[in-house]
Amino acid sequence: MSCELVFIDKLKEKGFRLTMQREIVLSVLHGFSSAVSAEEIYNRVQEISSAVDISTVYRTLELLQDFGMVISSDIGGDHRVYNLVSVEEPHIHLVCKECGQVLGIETDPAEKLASYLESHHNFLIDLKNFHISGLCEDCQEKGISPNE
Amino acid sequence: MSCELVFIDKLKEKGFRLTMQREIVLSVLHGFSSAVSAEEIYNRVQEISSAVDISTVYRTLELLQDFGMVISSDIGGDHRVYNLVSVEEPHIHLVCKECGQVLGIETDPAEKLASYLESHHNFLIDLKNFHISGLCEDCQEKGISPNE
DNA sequence: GTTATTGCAAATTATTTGCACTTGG
DNA sequence: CCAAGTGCAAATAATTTGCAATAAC
Repeated sequence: MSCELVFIDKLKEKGFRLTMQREIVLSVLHGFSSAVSAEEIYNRVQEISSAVDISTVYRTLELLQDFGMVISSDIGGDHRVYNLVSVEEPHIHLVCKECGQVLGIETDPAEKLASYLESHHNFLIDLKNFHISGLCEDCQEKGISPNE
Repeated sequence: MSCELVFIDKLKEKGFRLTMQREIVLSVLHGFSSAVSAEEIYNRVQEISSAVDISTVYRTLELLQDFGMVISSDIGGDHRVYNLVSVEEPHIHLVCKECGQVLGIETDPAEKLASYLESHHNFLIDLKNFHISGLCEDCQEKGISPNE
C-alpha cells in the first residue's frame, strides 16, 4: 500500500480530514532522499503553494509522526530533522547522528540483544520501533569519527 | 578514580579552571539518582549558592558532556534531561525514553549486533558510547507501553 | 451544517551570547 | 598579572498557541 493510501486510511480511522496542505507536505517529503529540517520542508512546500503556513507544516509533521510515517531526530544538538519512513514491514531504524539519514533494516539481528536487555536488566525496547544511532556510510567517508 | 578527580584532571588537561560554580554543579548532580532538567539542577544549585547563574549551569553541563561525564536526552518531546554517568568502564547506556533515567551496562551483549550492522549495512556505531532507548523497569510498572 | 483545520500573529521558552567584571593559576 | 570564567541582561530561534475565517465531509 502506498504512503498516500496509508495516510488517507489513518486519517479516516481517526476522523481527521484530508486537506490540500497535508497532501502537499506528504508529497514534498517524498522528494527528499535524506533527512531534512522543518524549514527545508516548509520552503519546498512554499514552492507548490505559497499560502501554506509553517505552523501547518509543523502540525502535519506531528500528525505523520503519530501515524508512524515520519520520524524525527536531533542532530548536531540544535537541528531537528525529519524523515519519511517506509510504511511496509516493521523495522529497525539506523539513524545517522551526523546527517540524520535513516536506514530501515530487518529486526532479527537485534532480537537477541532485546531479550538479553529484558531478562538481565529489566529494560524493554520496542523492536518494531527501535532507533540505533551511529554513522552512515557517507558520513564515515567524510572522515567523521564515531565518537561524537 | 572519583568523579571529582576525573573532572579536575580533564580540566587541567585542557587548561580550564576549577571554579566554585563548577564544583557546585558537579556535586548537585551527585544528589540526583535519576535524570533531571537544567532548571531542576539550577534550583538545587541556588540552594547552595544563590549567586550562580543559570547560564553558568548550562555552560558547565556542556563541559561535563564534552568530558563524557554527563549525558543528556530528550524525553516527552520538549523536556531535556541530564544524567551524571559513571566514569569507570566504557559501557552502553540504556536510556529510558519516558523518564530519561540512564542505566549503564557492559558492552558485550551488543557486540554481535554492532559487527552485523557494520558488515551488512555499512553502519558504524560506537559501542563505547552506545545509547539504547527503551523503557526502564519503573516506567514499565507504571503501565506505559513501549511504543511511544 | 458542523467541526476539523488553517493562516496569521503573537506568545512561549529553553538556551545562547556579548560584554564588563571577577578570579583562578 | 592575564586569560578563563562569570553574572547579567538581552537576543535568539524554533516551535506552539489562540482565534476568527475557511473548507472537508
